[in-house]
Amino acid sequence: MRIGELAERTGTSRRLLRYYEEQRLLTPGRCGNGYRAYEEAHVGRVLQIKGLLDAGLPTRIIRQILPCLDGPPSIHFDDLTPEMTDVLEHEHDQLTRRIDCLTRNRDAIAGYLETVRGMRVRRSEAARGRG
Amino acid sequence: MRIGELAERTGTSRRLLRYYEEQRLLTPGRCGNGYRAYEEAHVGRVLQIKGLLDAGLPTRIIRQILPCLDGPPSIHFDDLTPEMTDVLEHEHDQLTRRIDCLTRNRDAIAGYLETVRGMRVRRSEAARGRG
DNA sequence: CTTGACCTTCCCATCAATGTGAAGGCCGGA
DNA sequence: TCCGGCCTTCACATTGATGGGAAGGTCAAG
Repeated sequence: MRIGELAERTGTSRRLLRYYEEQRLLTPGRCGNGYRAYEEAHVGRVLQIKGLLDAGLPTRIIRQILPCLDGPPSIHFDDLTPEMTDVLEHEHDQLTRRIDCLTRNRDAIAGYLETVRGMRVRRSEAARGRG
Repeated sequence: MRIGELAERTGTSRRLLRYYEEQRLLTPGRCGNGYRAYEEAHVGRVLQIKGLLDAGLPTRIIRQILPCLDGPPSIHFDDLTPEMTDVLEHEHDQLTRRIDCLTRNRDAIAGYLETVRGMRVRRSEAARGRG
């Protein structure tokens, strides 16, 4: 698949797909004429990258954690240094912290909305009572 | 408390505290001499802002959701338009999506690390068996 | 053979978050 | 009184994720 189709199927601009490649998040092959050649699997990969970027992770972190998500670790086991597992553990904890922060704030918003709805109901009940 | 102390206690640069104020995320008072005067409560507020920024929310969104996290909504009920609740619901869903994405990836990392540790153990067992 | 829709690289622009430094005011201690 | 450390505003620089255009190559259809 060429860049245009991947862009369409992932809702990403071609520009960004090239940027992700420059950041080594994506490594498409090349056709004889120089066009980038993407695999089916790249669709999911791009969506994953987008999700992580949207969640606030910088590309350099995404680059570090992406290889682990590819398949069974045995594939990547050989070049897995102790420093790498340290990085992964650190990122795991960071993610947990981020998740907690987002969850706290989401729940606060939920609680707020709920209270507001409660007030609405009571208000309209009061209005009915008066009317 | 002046800006230096708040910066120190929150691990934020003075520059950023002024930036947050410019973005209307923080509204310190002023001393007679023009110095910013922060309250104790601003410490938590800054940490919350930092957490949300770090989680990828832009200041304009944080500005919208911060008032809801301040206390009982009744205080802010009067200026709560329907558009505002729409924004909040939208942000709530966005946060949920973000949380799900981060959770999936964190769990994938956890699984990866676990598998790697399992392989380590089996390797060393094999080495003992041979030795 | 031309046209149009792709693709390539290169480069410049933008926006948000942040760093940094200049020029100057306040203030407490030697 | 002067100095050092804090504060002010203003302004320019940088970084990361994007958008956009220019100049040119590829290729299928008319």
